[in-house]
Order: sequence, then structure tokens, then C-alpha cells
Amino acid sequence: MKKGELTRRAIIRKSTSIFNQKGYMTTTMSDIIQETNIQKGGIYRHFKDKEQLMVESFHFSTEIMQKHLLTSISQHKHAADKLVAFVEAFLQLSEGEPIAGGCPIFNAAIEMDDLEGSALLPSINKAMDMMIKWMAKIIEDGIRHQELEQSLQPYDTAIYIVSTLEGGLVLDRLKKDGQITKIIINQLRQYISMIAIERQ
Amino acid sequence: MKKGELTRRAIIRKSTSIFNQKGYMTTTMSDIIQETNIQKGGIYRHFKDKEQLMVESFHFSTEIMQKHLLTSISQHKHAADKLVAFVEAFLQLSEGEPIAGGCPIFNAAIEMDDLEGSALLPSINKAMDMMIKWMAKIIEDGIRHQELEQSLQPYDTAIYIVSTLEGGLVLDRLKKDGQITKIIINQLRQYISMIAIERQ
DNA sequence: TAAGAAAGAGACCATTCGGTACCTTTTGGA
DNA sequence: TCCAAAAGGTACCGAATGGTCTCTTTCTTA
Repeated sequence: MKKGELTRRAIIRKSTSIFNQKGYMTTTMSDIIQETNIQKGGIYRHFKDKEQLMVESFHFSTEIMQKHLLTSISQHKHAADKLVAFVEAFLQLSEGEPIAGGCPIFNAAIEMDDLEGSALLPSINKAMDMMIKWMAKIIEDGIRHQELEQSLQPYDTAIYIVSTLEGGLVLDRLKKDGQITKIIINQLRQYISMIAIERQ
Repeated sequence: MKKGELTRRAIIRKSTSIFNQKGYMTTTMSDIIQETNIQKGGIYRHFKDKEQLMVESFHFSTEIMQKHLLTSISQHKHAADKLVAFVEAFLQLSEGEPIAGGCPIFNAAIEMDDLEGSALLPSINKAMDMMIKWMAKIIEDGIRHQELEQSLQPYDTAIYIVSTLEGGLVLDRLKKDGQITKIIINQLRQYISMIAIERQ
């Protein structure tokens, strides 16, 4: 592989880490320079502008996310267990694994106000949609297999759970005691057990 | 009243509106100038810096909020009804009443990343805490009066509901279709009816 | 190994931001 | 009514940002 391509990937990898911890808009090109040890000329040779770097970094981080989520979910059969696994994957994420700074989709979503007009916004939207649809699919299958309450609306319920997780992230960042996430996960477990059909 | 004091209040009132719609960090002093039709010198005579203006504006907006919330809640007796009223007040808020841009506490909370080190951060924290405690109080009273499930943990449940509302706001901003808030409110109504003790 | 191409360094630039200095205008009380 | 104080306008400043330009260094391949 050519040297340039290696450098390019290194920039993306390191940028992804900073972006996800510090935020896309808050992170400056100087931050990237410091972290990568590559000067401006070197970076701008590989990326048209900061926006392109943001988009490619976000894409890179969502790929890591998806693998992480899929692995967690696929280890369970029952829909309620899948949902709990989904939810708990975020607790794990907030502890820095497999990507420092927590769920990149949630992190990016919080920034949407600052990203008006940015090419990153559609990417965030798409990633969030994908996550909601995954969850809706789990719920839908669960209803069909008599594992979840028949009256549930899959899409609405998915939105509800994702909203709770996202809001929990906001509160967790605001209050720094690190208790919020645990409370949210615990409450969501209770909620999920409420919408699950009793098993024998 | 002196002219200066009138001007000062007008600046706060108009700034509050912009801040709450556009965000505290995103809003520039130029925006304030344009909205108020008062030049820089005029504004900086009344406020030490942008931060002071942000803090006073936020305080102003939370006062409006509190009145709005108290009015909504106090119209009901049963804890479950109070909770629903609480939740629905945000739907109304997101439609621009009584303050354009939706719940100022939730809006400000989303910005916390950009406000590192700002004097606004403690204010937001305090306001959010107050809101959570209000809700926890409602739940606590509801439990005592046999209106809500005895197994509920008031503080955790309050965090859970507030998180869901906050997360719903994020998703609503991300997807602009305006459906999210309605879905969230609807789902929360169902949740609240699940934790309420049946009435005859 | 030599020469052209690729990659990178670093000085520089335009813009925008919050904020200040200083001057002019308006206000309001004796 | 007068005049000092309050209020407001405007040009300017320094810092930080994303981005460009040009020169040098390092690959890479014929």
C-alpha cells in the first residue's frame, strides 16, 4: 500500500477518537495536528476540508459501532433479551469500549444544532435511522413470535427507547457523577420486562 | 423607571428568544445587535460580557418555564394526571408556547458540550435538578397516596422520564418532521398508566 | 540509481468572534 | 433651562479559526 493511503487512514483513525470525545465542531484542525503529528499541509493533501474529514471519521466510527451492536444482540434469541443487550451495549460504550467517548451516533446527534448546513447532518440522520430501524425490527419479530406484548407499535417503541438512551446521555454529561447511565439502563430493563410476555 | 433599566430588560427579553432558538454558543453578539437594534456599545454598557447576558437570559427563561409548568401541574389532583400534565407541557412548549424554541432547560442542556467552563453550566445544572426534583416529589406523593406503584423509586423514575423527554427533543431536532415529540408523549402516557394503580 | 511524482512542512491569509476605547447624543434632576 | 451623568454609536483590536500557497523532503518505479 502507498504511504499516502496509510497516512490517510491514520488521520481518520486518530481524528475519529478526538471528534467522538470532544465533538466535531469543538475539535479544531490544530487539535488534529497535535494528535496526528502531521502538519496542516499534510492533512489538507488528503482531505478537501474539515467537513470531509468529519464525514469520513463519522462513517468510520459508525462501522465500529454496528459491529459492536450486532455482536451483542446476536448472542440472544428472545426479543426481550436482545433489547436488553442493545441497551446494555450503550452502558459498555459509555465506558469507552470499543470506541472512546461513547456511542458516536448519540454524540453526533447532540451536536446537530451546530451542524446546520453541514454534510455531516444527513449522515447522522441516516445512522440514527438505521439504529431505530434495527430496534424496531427486533420488536416486530418479538411480537410475531409472541415474545412481546401484541399491542406494541414497533417503530414508536423503538423511538421511545432510543430517546431515553439519548436523553440519558445528555443528563450524564451534564451531571458528571456517572450514575445517570446506570439508572437509565436499570429503568429500561424494568420497562422491557413490562412489555415482555411472561415466559415459563 | 430609568431608560437604561428599560433597555436592559428589552435586551434580555429579546436575547432570551434568540438564545433559546439558536443556542447560546451559536448566537453571536451580532445576532443580538440585529435583533435588538442596539449597537455594541449600548449592549456592553449593560452587560459585562456575553456570558453575563447568557446567564441572565437563561434565568429569565427558566422563570417563564416554572410558571408554565406549575400552572399545568396544579390543575390536577392525582399523581398520574400530574405526571401526564408535566409531560404534555413539553409538547405545548415545543410548539412555541409560552416561549419560542421549546423548553429552555432542555435546550441549554443539549449545549453543555460547548459550555465547558462557562458560568452558564452551573445554572443549567441547577435548573435541571430542580425539574427532576419536582417530578420526583410528584411521584413520591403519588406513592404515599396509593396512586402509584409502591415499588417505584421516585428519583430514578423522574430521571427516566426526564431523559426520555430530553432525548425526544434531540431526535425531534434531528428529524424535522415534528412527529417524534408526539410519539414520545404518547409512549410516556402509556408508561405512566402502567405505573399508576388502577382507580375505580 | 536517477528523476519525476507524491507527500509533507510551515508561513501566510481572510474572516469572524468577543470585547474595548472613545466620542456623541440623550436624559432627567436641581 | 442647564449641565453633568447616563446611554448609545462606531471604529478598532487581538485572538482563533479554517484554509491556501509554495517550497522541501521523501517515496517509488522505470
